[in-house]
Amino acid sequence: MPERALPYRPHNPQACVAQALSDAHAICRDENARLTPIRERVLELIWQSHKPLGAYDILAKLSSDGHNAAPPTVYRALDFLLQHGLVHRIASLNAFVGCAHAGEHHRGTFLICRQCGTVLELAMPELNQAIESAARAEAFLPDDVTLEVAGLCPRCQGEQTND
Amino acid sequence: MPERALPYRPHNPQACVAQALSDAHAICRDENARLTPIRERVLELIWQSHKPLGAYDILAKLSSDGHNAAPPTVYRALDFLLQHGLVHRIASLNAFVGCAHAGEHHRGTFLICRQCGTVLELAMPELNQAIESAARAEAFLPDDVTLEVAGLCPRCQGEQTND
DNA sequence: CCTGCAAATGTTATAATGTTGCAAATTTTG
DNA sequence: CAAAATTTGCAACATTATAACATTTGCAGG
Repeated sequence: MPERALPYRPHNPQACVAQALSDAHAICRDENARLTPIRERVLELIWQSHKPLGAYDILAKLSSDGHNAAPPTVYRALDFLLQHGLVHRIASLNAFVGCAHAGEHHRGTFLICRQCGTVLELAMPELNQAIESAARAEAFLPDDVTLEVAGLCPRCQGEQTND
Repeated sequence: MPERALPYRPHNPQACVAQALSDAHAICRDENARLTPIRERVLELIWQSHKPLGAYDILAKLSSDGHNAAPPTVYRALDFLLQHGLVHRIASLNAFVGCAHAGEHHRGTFLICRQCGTVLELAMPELNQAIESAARAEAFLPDDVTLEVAGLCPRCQGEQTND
C-alpha cells in the first residue's frame, strides 16, 4: 500500500489534496465517469477542509468562488462522488469527508474527534467481516455498514474541554 | 437474560409495548427521573410503531391524540428518553427506536431493513470491544459508537424489490 | 398553606439539511 | 450536424432540528 498522508500525522495539506484529485481523475477515467469541474471543485473543497464538511458549507464555499450555486448542485456532485467512492458521508454529522482509500472498494470506519472535528478513516476488513457475519447470523443480508466512533483524537486528549 | 419479544420472531405487540413501558417506569424510578405523561406517550408511540419513527411522525401522532404539540415538545421528550437509555437514535435514518436492552448500559448494533424498515437491535459486546480497541490502537479515545447495518431482513429477502 | 425555586412544557419563530420538477445547456453518439 | 443522454441552473418546497422566551407544574422549606 502506498504511503498516504493521514490526519494524525503531520503532512503537507496541498500535496494531500493534489494526490486525492489526481487519484480521483484516474478512478473516473477507469470507470468512464465524468469528473466535471463542479464535481472536482467539490471534491477539492472537501479535501482542503480536512474536516467533515456539510453540504451547505460546500455551498457557501462555492458561492464565495463566485459560483452561483443552489443546493441541488452540491447534492448532485456529492451523490456522484459518493457513488464513485471518492467521498464518504458521515451519518452522525450529516457531513462529508474525502475517502482515504478511494478505489479500494472498502467499508470505512471513522474516528471522529468531537473536540477538533477531524476524522480519521480506518479500513478494518476483519472488523467489517465480523459485523457482516454477526448480521448474517441473524439471517440478515447486509448491504451497507455505518461505523462511526466519536471521541477524542490524540491531539485533543490533553486539552480536554478548552477548545 | 429474560426472554424478550424481538422483531424477527412473531410476538404480541401489545405485550411488548406494555413490557417496555413497565421497564421504563422501573428504570426512571431507580434513576429518580420523571417519566411524565408526554415522555411516556412518546415512548409508547415509538414502541407501538415497531419501526424507526421520525420526530415529526411522533409529532403527528401526538397531534392526532388531540395534543397540540410543537417540535420542541417532541425533541425534548426524545432527549430525555435518549439520556436514560430508553430509546436509540438511528443516525442513518434520523429516526428513533425503542431500546431493546434498556437499563443494561450497552452500545447497540442495528440491523435496518431497507425494504420493510424494521430494526433489530443486537447487543454485541465483543464486537464493540474490538471496535474500541481498534480506536485506541490509533491513540483515539472512544466515547460513542454508531454501528448500523442496512440490508434485508429475513422476511424481505424472498420478496426483494416488490414492496 | 404558601412561597419560591427548579424542572417541564407551551409557543413562536427560525435555522439547518435535503428533495422535486422542470428548463436550459452541454456532451456524447450516430 | 442532429438526436439522445447527461449535466447543470433554478425556483420552490419538504424535512429535520434548535433558539429564545413565556408559562405552568411539582416540590422542598419556612
